[in-house]
Amino acid sequence: MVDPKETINIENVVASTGIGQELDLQSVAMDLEGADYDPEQFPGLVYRTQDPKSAALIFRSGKIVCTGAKSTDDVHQSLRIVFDKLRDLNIQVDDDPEIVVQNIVTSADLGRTLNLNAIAIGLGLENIEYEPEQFPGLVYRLDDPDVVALLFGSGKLVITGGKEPDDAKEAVDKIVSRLEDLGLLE
Amino acid sequence: RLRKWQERIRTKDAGERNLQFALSEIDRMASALGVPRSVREVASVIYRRALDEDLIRGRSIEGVATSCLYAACRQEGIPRSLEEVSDVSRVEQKEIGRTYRYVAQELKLKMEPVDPKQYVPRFASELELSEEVQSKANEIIDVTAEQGLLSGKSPTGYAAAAIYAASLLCNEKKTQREVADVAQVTEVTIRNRYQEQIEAMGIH
DNA sequence: GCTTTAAAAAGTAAACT
DNA sequence: AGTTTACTTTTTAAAGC
Repeated sequence: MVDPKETINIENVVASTGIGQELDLQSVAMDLEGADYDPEQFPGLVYRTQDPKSAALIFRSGKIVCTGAKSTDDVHQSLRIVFDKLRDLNIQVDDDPEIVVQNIVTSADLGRTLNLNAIAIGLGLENIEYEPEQFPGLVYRLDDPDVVALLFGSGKLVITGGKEPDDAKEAVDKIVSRLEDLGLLE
Repeated sequence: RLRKWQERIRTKDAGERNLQFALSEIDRMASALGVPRSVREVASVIYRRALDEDLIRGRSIEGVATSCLYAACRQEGIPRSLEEVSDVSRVEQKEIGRTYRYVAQELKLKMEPVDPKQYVPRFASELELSEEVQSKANEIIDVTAEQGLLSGKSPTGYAAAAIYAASLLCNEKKTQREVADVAQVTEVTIRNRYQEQIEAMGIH
């Protein structure tokens, strides 16, 4: 039997940072190739990196959000590219801006199909949200680690809201043991 | 002090008017949906609880009222789909759905997932199908759900497929389009659920 | 509350071929 | 009927309405 923890895959990492300098997004949009900027629609300028693939939201304040990366390393690599692109435009960028990981989205596989109806009752209707008319996944919020799990009938799940990769491992462990205690796995 | 007193009266009046409006809306929508008076009573009780718990702040009165009616139908075992409820409300389906989830969570309503069988009598009678077809549909739902086929699937589509399958098995065939129309799902959904259910039943 | 960005899960739906 | 595209849910930061 495969340990569900070994099926964990990071699908998206969201991080925030700042260059320590205010920006004129209008001119950045003019000079930066591939930049999407529509202040009427959204105050941030969107810049996409190809390798690693990610999207950076650049704001007037100089703060930046990076999303879409598949690892924390990719986040740093993507932001390094963004920082260098801004420097190419003669914009002052701090030497080593602090990068804070805000959210990690992970997927995993329990290796067995799940009876979501039984799990909803077992975990307690007040502790979960399961509305298959609106969404096929059962929403399960954990306190420690502070993450949200989406459980599917296929046995696959999504863990989101974590700040570090280990949050997903802890969450999967707790979910597996709880389902085993309830006799709802296999 | 007179000003404070008047303000209190005004607030009280406004609150009374809002409550009256909400209850009359519940009544109007319940009539349009053709649900019994008991469901309106349950919906009214849920609405008053939501009001007491201050859940209406930042939300529309009609959105909460509609959500309470949706919840009440489910609690009374005669569910109406979000689409059916939104058809008689001026609130959009997505808003009803998220308001319902919020109210159910906050009031700890412990709502159980809808059993597809609860849609069978109404859908089958709209299609003028016999008691025999209904029993067969219920059997299909029970047997296939027991095998885990129901997880994540919408109850209306599941019920619709079972009714379609049962109508074939009992020689009272209805087309996928006819069943799809009363259940408000697409033929594609019926086709997909039907195939799974028939296979799980062992193709009778 | 909304707006935008990314990503997975699985179901449903609509537009085309 | 099959394919593609797109929307549902969750999370998270950013600035502004």
